[in-house]
Amino acid sequence: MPKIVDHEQYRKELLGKCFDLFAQKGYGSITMREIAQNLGVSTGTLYHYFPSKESLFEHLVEEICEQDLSAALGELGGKKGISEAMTALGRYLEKNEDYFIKWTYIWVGFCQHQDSKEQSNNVYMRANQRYQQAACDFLGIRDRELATFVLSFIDGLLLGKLQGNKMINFPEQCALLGKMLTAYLQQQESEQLKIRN
Amino acid sequence: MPKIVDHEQYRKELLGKCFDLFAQKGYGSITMREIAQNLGVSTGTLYHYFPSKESLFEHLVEEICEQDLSAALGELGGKKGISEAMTALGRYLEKNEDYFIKWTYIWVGFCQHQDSKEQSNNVYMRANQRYQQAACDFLGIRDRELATFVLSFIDGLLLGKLQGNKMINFPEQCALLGKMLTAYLQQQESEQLKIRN
Amino acid sequence: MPKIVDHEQYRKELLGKCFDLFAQKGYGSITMREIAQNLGVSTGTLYHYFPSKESLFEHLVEEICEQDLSAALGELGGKKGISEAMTALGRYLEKNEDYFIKWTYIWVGFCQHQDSKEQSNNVYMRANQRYQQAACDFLGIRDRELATFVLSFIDGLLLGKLQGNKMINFPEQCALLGKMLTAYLQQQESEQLKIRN
Amino acid sequence: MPKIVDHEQYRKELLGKCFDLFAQKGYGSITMREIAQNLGVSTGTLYHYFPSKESLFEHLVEEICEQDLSAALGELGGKKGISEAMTALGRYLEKNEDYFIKWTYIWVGFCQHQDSKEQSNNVYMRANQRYQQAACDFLGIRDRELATFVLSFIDGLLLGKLQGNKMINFPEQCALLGKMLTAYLQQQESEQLKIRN
DNA sequence: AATGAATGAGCGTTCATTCAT
DNA sequence: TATGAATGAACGCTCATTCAT
Repeated sequence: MPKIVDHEQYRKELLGKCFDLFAQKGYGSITMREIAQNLGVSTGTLYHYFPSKESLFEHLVEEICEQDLSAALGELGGKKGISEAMTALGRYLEKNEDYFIKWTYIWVGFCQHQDSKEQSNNVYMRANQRYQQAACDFLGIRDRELATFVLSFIDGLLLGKLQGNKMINFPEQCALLGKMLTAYLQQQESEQLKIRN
Repeated sequence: MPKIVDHEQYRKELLGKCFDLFAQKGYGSITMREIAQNLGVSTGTLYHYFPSKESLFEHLVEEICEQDLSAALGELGGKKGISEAMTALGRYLEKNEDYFIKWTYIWVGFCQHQDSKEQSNNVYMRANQRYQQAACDFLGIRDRELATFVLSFIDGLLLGKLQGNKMINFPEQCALLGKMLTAYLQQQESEQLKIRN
Repeated sequence: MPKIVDHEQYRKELLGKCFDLFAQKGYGSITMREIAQNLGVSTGTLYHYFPSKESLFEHLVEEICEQDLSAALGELGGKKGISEAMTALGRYLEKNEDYFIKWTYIWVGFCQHQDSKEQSNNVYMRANQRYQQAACDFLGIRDRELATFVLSFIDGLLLGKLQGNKMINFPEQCALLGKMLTAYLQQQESEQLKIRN
Repeated sequence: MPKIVDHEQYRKELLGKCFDLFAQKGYGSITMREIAQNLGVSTGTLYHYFPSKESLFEHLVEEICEQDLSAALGELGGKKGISEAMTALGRYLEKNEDYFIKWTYIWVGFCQHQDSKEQSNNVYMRANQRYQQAACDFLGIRDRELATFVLSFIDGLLLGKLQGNKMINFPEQCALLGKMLTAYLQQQESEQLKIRN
């Protein structure tokens, strides 16, 4: 069934091009006409591939949820120590700042949209768990709480940047996180040694 | 003699009641009719107090920008150590979770809206600086970078909660932050001692 | 009953100030707020003196219908020959061009307004008759048809000016009318003489 | 393939049907809903063909500006003497009285509308010149002033009719104009002869 | 008498969506 | 499959009008 493959692939292509638009304007402020125009298709075509604006938006979020992580892991995977990992993370965030900020816009818009439908969507549940696992792997830790801490901090940096806070410097802040993690883990270790002795 | 109304005060009253609406739906998805209905006034009245939807939104953001910090400082001020401060912060966040999540929605929506107008708004510049100062005071530190770190982390926690991440536990995470800060600061101190000797 | 006198007089004062507004914007495009603002009163006051926008407009037309002619007659009355009369008329039109154009705007707007209510208003019937009588007196003629001719021509000049036709020159055109009238009347006379003889 | 529609032609069709509406109510008093309803389309469709009410109005004026003169010339052209021409003109005006009155309403409304935008529109400049040329051709004269005279008079007749002046009789008045023109031209001629001798 | 806050129907316009082609 | 003309409900906003003061 080659036709379905084409159909599916074209959908993904369209979704990819939507990303910026939804990020810049938000679900409620963008129009199907604008989207169609930017994608270079007619509104009819848009509706041929997606039954509604809402559906389009939801597909967009799902699509980028799936892509996002694998790209990051590919680039960041295989670091040895926390310090090295944090340096890499800082650079990575800095390089992809624009993308992540857009990502955050879409993400928040999506949550708002889901909330207003009073649907407990598990799209982000699943995404969050994958992120947490990835964080554990990346840092070589097993403490879920700590992974949550790190992820929250990164989210916070992105939120800050999104808000135009120019004082945030990704490498700097990641380095700081690295130092704090190291200091904290060392302390934990030495405390555990004391207890055992 | 017209009906006696304190124009300014009534404006603020209306703004206060708008908060939830903008948080739940977002700027682009809420309508002036909905707002008017929820405030118990006519659309005409709404436009009597605000020249446009945009203006209403902007006034809302400014209004709550001014309020929320003073409230937080009032409740959190006067803590002695980092550990104690973090316990208080954790409780405070937990208690006001709803409010802060809404705040975050509005904040992000506002940034998106301002970005799309390509206006570098200094409302959040100012707000950010005030937050940073407050963070320094609260933690008894002087390092701006560290203050940014803490604020970002808190933002990140809120963003996580907003996204429905139920693994985030404010007191727990704040306690963790407290420990990390303490460990980090102790290490810094001992390193400085070494250097001096 | 001095109060009623005041009331009536204030009404007329307000009406006088409305003239320009209705002329410039037209009945359908001007708002009661604008009018009130321009008159320096509140909308409430406006409604205290006139029960509705429509009524205000109708009173305005009636009011200026009554004024108009007496002013003109005062200034133009007592000319001897057609030629002299036409020179005076040309100057008079030129001097009051603005006023007459506004007058025409209001007049046309009023007719349109009345037509759409399908009311055969006799306000302008009466006015027209007065104009015709005045024209006869002014020119020293008795022929109603000829008076209609002259009045129509003047109306046409005003309409032309209103349309921005800068080729229209009131004194010139009036002089031309004078010559034509003279030529015509002379011919008529000589023809009548022939017939009698 | 979309529905096959000749965009330009359909626009003109819609414009043609608008004529009466704008004439009867005036620009400021007619609504887009009314127009759409009368044209038998939806408001959306109206806006598909015209970007705004203002644009619709302006296109209407331009459209009928182009049409009406050619129609008149077609029917009136090729008359020999002034007297004959005037008889034809009188009949023509009488026959198309309704149309011309509506035309006048629209014309005046358009001028008012343009004035209020403080734009010196050259639509009527051009139209006026064409009318003048047509008048010269029609009457076999070269004197521009005289052409202006005739056109103004016709405008005035229309204005009079528009105002409900039932005393105006087009053929009668045109005949009168014919006589006056003839008398005037004869006199001019004889005067010139005298001067030469 | 005079004010201007309040109303809600209605304005010009836009929107997501449909459907004939 | 793809188009864009068509729809009409709903948008942001304005209006004539009312009425408590």
